Amino acid sequence: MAATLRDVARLAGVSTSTVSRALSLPDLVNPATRARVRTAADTLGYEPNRAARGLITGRTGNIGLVLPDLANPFFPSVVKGVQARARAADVAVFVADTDEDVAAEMDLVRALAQQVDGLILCSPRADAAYLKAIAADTTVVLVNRLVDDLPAVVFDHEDGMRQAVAHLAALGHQRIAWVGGPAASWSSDQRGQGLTQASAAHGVDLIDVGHFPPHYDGGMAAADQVVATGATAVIAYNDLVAIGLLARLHARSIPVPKAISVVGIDDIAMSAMSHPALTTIRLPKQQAGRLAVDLLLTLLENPATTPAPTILPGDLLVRASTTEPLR
Amino acid sequence: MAATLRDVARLAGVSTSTVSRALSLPDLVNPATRARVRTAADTLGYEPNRAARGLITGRTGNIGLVLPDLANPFFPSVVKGVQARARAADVAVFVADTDEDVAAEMDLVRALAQQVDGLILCSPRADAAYLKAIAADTTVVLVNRLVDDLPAVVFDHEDGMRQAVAHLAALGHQRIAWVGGPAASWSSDQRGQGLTQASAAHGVDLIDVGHFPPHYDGGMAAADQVVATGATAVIAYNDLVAIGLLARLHARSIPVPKAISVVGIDDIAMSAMSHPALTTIRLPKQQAGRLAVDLLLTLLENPATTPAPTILPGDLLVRASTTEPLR
DNA sequence: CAGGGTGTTGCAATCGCTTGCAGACTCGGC
DNA sequence: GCCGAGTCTGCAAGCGATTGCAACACCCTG
Repeated sequence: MAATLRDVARLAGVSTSTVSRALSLPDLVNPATRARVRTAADTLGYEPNRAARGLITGRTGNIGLVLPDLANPFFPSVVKGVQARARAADVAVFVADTDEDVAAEMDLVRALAQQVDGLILCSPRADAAYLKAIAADTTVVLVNRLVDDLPAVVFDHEDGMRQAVAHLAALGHQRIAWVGGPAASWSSDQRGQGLTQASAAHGVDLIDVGHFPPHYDGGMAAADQVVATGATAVIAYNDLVAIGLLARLHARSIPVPKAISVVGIDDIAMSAMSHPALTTIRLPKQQAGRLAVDLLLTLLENPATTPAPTILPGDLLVRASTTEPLR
Repeated sequence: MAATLRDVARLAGVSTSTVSRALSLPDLVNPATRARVRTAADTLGYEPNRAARGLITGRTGNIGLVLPDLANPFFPSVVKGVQARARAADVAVFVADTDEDVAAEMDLVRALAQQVDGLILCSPRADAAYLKAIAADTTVVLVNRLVDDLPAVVFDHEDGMRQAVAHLAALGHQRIAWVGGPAASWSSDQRGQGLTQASAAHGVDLIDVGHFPPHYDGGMAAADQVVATGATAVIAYNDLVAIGLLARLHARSIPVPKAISVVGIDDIAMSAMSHPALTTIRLPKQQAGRLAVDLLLTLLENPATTPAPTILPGDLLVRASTTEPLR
């Protein structure tokens, strides 16, 4: 159906090699022939078959992006960043959603690995050993996860948590609850650790409420336990969880921020629209996506290098869900 | 790096042909050899290179999914449906986001077309002629768009609008505003037409406020014009727009639903969390994604057929954003 | 006019895989 | 013991591209 190199060659009256060169190494061919080939190519609507090229050059011009859950608005943002950059570089993107399932993730990664030039793994749940194994025979860039010195783009969670605690402490909060994400989540870990340090530094109590699914429902589920801790403020694993908290607190007629202040993380679009609007740590998600592609592409150019992880700062966005504690 | 058929063959002590057959046409090879090949294959972690297979069989096992904007939660839902089904059928999915840009869409479609077996175009903005041209030499399934008799999965907008109008009319509304989506949007068109019919049938006035971007901002922008029409109820192109309306109305201290009832379309997760919770038409988004894959796969099996479009009904979800008009 | 560039083109091998065809081997029946 | 019919396996061609190498024409120089 689609035109092949041969068709173009035939039409232009040259060999396939010449067509190939005319299209990708133009200076190697005579201007006149080149023109003839070009017209032939686009009367036929010829587009090179990347798969075939990939077989020889080892570069298909395709990359893979694996992430836990597209329903979480955090990830589409990253995807958009990835897409934008990928498109500019003329590479196509496979996207795979693992549904927060480690086994699915490992499958998908393996399956994808052999048909792309490189892989971007966003918030992967698999363990470090597995990721290193994958990275051993595929070019991999991690996003929102650090494993030894695999190339990565991460957010500065520690600093973000410092900002959040500083904000709450300044308001006068002494007892802060922390609603963690999935147990397997690296970022949940990081955030927890950051919080521990920051609250020690500010002399406030931190109560770890445990691990919850990283969604609205997780927040709903955590809310009552948060209330039971007697904390006057709560920091949630992400905005979705925070919004779930908000909903459940509202349902129980516990006023936010009056009775309890709520802080989210991510700054998804939704959190500006919640009631009350959510105070959160804004993470540059699209930028992370873009940088991940850049990093991957550079790595593909010169594979030997081991670039240091890119660390992206977040910043505190104070909205309406935090205020002074009741006293 | 990755193991090839040859590596497996060497390890198992057979020819590549045998390996190929052992893996894809198991009954053609002796059980003993087959077993030997199998172990060899997975000690090597062998995964066939789909690109190479695709060159020969003409089937790469990859499909493409093109959509306008991942930041709109409607689309990730569809993507999840597509992914789920695709994964079950062992096909990988290229996802491309066009950013609501027709030119980008056409580029992406062309570029993708030659490296996949088929294409799913979700809410494409390109004109009918272009889509038909594409469909002429690639297997294409449309989602949320109807063009002649190209294979498609669509929602029953007319019926949805009927439900919305019936609901509002029953509440006593006589003057309903309609905030349309992008001018190029087929579904906006459909919804508008459905509304015209339904409001005629119910004897209510319909005021078309015009076309707006299909986001939160579009709703913000439309709100004042809606108010100016004097309508007591408004139906928005989608939930995002409806939530934008809600926000702007709130900012202007116009109480919803007291002063004006608001109805959205889609039922994205966010709309259950808005204040007030949004009355909307729920559309089976994931199901649409799944069915689109099924359709595409069937079409790939037997290309000659021209299946009738699948029409998916939506249903009215009454929440807190609609009530009787003030009188 | 011979010799050495330079510029342009084609031949043929190659990538990883599938598949038609034919060869080798086994087995049962006469 | 021989033949035909299966089974099972390997050879080799081919998919659509890229690319090293060689062939050729041409021009310039000495």
